[in-house]
Amino acid sequence: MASQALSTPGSRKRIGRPPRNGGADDAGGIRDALLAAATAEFARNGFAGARIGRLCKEAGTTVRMVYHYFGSKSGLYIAVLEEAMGELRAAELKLDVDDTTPLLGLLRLFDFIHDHFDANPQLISLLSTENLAQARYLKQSAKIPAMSSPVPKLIERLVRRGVDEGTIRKSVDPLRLYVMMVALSYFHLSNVHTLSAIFDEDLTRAGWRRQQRRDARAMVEGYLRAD
Amino acid sequence: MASQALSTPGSRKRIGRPPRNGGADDAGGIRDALLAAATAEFARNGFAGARIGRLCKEAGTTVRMVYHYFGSKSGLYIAVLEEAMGELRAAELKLDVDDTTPLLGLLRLFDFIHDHFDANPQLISLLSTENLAQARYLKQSAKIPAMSSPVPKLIERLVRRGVDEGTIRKSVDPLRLYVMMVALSYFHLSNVHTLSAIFDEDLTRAGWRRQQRRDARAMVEGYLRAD
Amino acid sequence: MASQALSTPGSRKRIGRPPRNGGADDAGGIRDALLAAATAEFARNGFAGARIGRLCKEAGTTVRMVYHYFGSKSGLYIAVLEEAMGELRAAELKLDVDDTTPLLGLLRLFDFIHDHFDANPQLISLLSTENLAQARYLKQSAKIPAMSSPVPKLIERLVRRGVDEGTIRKSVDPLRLYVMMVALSYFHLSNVHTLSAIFDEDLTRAGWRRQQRRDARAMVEGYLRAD
Amino acid sequence: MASQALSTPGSRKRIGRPPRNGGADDAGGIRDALLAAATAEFARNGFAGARIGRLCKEAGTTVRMVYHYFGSKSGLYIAVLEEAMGELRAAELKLDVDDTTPLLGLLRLFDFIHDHFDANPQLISLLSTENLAQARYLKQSAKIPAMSSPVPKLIERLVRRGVDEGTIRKSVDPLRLYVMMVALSYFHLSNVHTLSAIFDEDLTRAGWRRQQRRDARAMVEGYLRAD
DNA sequence: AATGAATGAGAGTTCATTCAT
DNA sequence: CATGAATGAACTCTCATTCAT
Repeated sequence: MASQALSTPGSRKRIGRPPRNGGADDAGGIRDALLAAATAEFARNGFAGARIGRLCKEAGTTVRMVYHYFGSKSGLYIAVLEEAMGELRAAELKLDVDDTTPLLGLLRLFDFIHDHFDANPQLISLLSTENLAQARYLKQSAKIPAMSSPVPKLIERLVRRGVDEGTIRKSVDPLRLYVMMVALSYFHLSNVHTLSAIFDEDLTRAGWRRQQRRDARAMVEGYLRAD
Repeated sequence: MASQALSTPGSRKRIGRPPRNGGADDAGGIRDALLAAATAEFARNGFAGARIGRLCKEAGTTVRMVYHYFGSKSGLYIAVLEEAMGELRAAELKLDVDDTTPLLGLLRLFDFIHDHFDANPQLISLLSTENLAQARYLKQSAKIPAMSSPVPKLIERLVRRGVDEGTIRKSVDPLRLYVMMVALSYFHLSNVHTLSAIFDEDLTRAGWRRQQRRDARAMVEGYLRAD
Repeated sequence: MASQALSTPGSRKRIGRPPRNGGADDAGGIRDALLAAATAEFARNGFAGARIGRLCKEAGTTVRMVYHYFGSKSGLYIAVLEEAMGELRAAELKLDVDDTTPLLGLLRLFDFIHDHFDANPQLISLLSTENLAQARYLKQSAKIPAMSSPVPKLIERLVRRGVDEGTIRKSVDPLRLYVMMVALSYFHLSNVHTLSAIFDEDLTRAGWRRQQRRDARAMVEGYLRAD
Repeated sequence: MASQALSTPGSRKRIGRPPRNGGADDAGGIRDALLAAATAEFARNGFAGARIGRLCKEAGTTVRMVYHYFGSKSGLYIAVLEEAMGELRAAELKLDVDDTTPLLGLLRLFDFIHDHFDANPQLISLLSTENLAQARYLKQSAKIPAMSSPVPKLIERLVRRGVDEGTIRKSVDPLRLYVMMVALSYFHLSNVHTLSAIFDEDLTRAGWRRQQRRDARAMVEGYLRAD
């Protein structure tokens, strides 16, 4: 029922000829073009600041199509959120950290997280927007709760192995470690504009980001290592 | 406030017509009431989502007063931002970390940062909002750039002392350390709603926050300590 | 209905795919289901207020079918009107008032009219709707003008007999009498909602309606009787 | 509270200079111009069929003003209803029927009712519209329930006097008589379009209406007179 | 310093309908 | 006979803002 409310007409099996429209992809992808433009628009302006008209112009379609495919502005926004989260989860599912030492495995996890957020600034904006909205929309999604991150479980396994070996410190809580890893991968990007403005230094520079990564990684490593 | 200081304490003499409700106290308090209500409104809804009408009702004034005192929605928003940042800076200025060891001093800095964000959720929302807007409004403020945090300088001094003593690791960049300290004090709060929803665990609980603080502090300490 | 007459009674053999719900029975019943749902929808909401989508959901079909069978919203509405008027005319055609005295015959006519409107509230709503539209749609119908009521002619015959006998008052105009009879059978139903609300008395009650009928009948009788 | 919800901003005391606008009256009557145009628009098209844009063009203002003065389409509609009903009640309040015989008094009441509806076709359309909506809007008005017709009470007094004198028939129910009087004054007008179309005779003609009035009056008189 | 009235511009949404098979 | 996809046109309503005192 919930899933029906959230599925959008025409989301599956795209049949028939492609629309003549030039903005949208040739592969019949009005829906896809809308989703891509909406991702950018919501990431750039938040939910309330996003303009359906603007994003439709960008997608090369009409406003009407948003209602055809997604039912409402919130419906479109939720679809955007689901897609962004889906990509993260899909990438996480490919992680394999059992072929190495616990410490290296945990650091590989950190590297993955750090790289993913670094490569996906829109995901960061979307998540920040959603938190400003107190997760109102995420809670309406049937899909997202069903795809919580596998990473805490991965962490748990590695930590157990490491503790048994004596290489990892005791009493590491998997979820809290995950949250700290994300914090060190996310905050300097999510808040880059105020930080850069206030400290009069451009934190978007590749050099700054590379050094931040090295420092953050060192911090995680120092925390994990058994003394 | 200024006008209150001039009136006899406790006199409660009303100048002009009495306010319609409890929002705006005393004459001249309209501006303050507006600022307080706006802080809550912008924090809760972001810039585009905030409604001038709503915040005025909350403040017990009319919309017209916003234009009278602040000129525009952005003007009001910038005033809110300046006030919130001003409070943080004022508190930072009171910090004294020269009476202890470098390590303890740095940890005291971390504690301060962590406590301040923990106690000021609206500041977090405001900063996130401002980053979503790419610091557009902050850049329009004349005051904020003039009050960049003294903390990196404090860090720098402590680190230098610690490195000289041999108690603090070498090559700690003050700004990057500051950013990491804030990350570990901010992210679990700024993103608490999505995190709680996705992992089905209430991260707003006092217990969770206490443990997060302990872990984050340990992480910072591990990083700083010279091996 | 026609198709059902051809199938073996009770065979329930389905032609084509089974309907999705209980709205449209049997193959070919789509048109009928649509007509029934549309009658209710137009009666309840007027022409402009009626929603094609809503009535299709009720009928268990898709919006597209309305265009398939009726061409347009107006086409469907006209069909509804024709059906409702057709039923009234068909019933009127069965009337036989020649086997009694003129006065009793005229009162039997009144009883028929009163009962028919009492039993067909949707007809009342439809006629009121149509008058609000200044009979715009009725005038587009080819059928309705061809089926004007036989009742005025019946009245005329009875009145003539009655006047000749000396039992019915002179100078009774058949059409005007018909209109008054309908007025006394229609208005208390067509305006029941405002009347009930304004006079704070429930005029939909069976008791009220029974007494109204008795009074109205007495009024008609008093009018007709030669002094 | 209810009355506050229904009162509209600026409805009272019109101060300040008249707007430059040419369509609306000079007396600062944007609100009045809107009300007049809305009366015509709602009468002609019903609630759902009425177009705010159309009525504003007619009133020489912008759509925005409807929301300024009336808050919503329903708010405007309710104001229209209140005004139309108010006029009827105001006229009824001026009735004096105590200076004549009961029968003549009752017939004077009928004449008044008949004349009022004859002179106010928009009131008829508005009431029919409201009944189609099942009195949904009338029930939201605080004013209308407070101004139920004084006529039934007038009828009651006259009937009592007439019965005492022996000139009026016994057991006449005041409300039912009132409803029948209105029926005979209303139906031939409310349903004039379908009637004219179906019977191919123009019932809007002055002659037809005059004769209808005479017949209806005779019917009421025949009903009232004690045999 | 303080205010009530008026407003331009554009937002999201819904409607009946047609295209193409 | 039956249908899913696509759509143009308009709708009601809300927003921040300015006028005039």
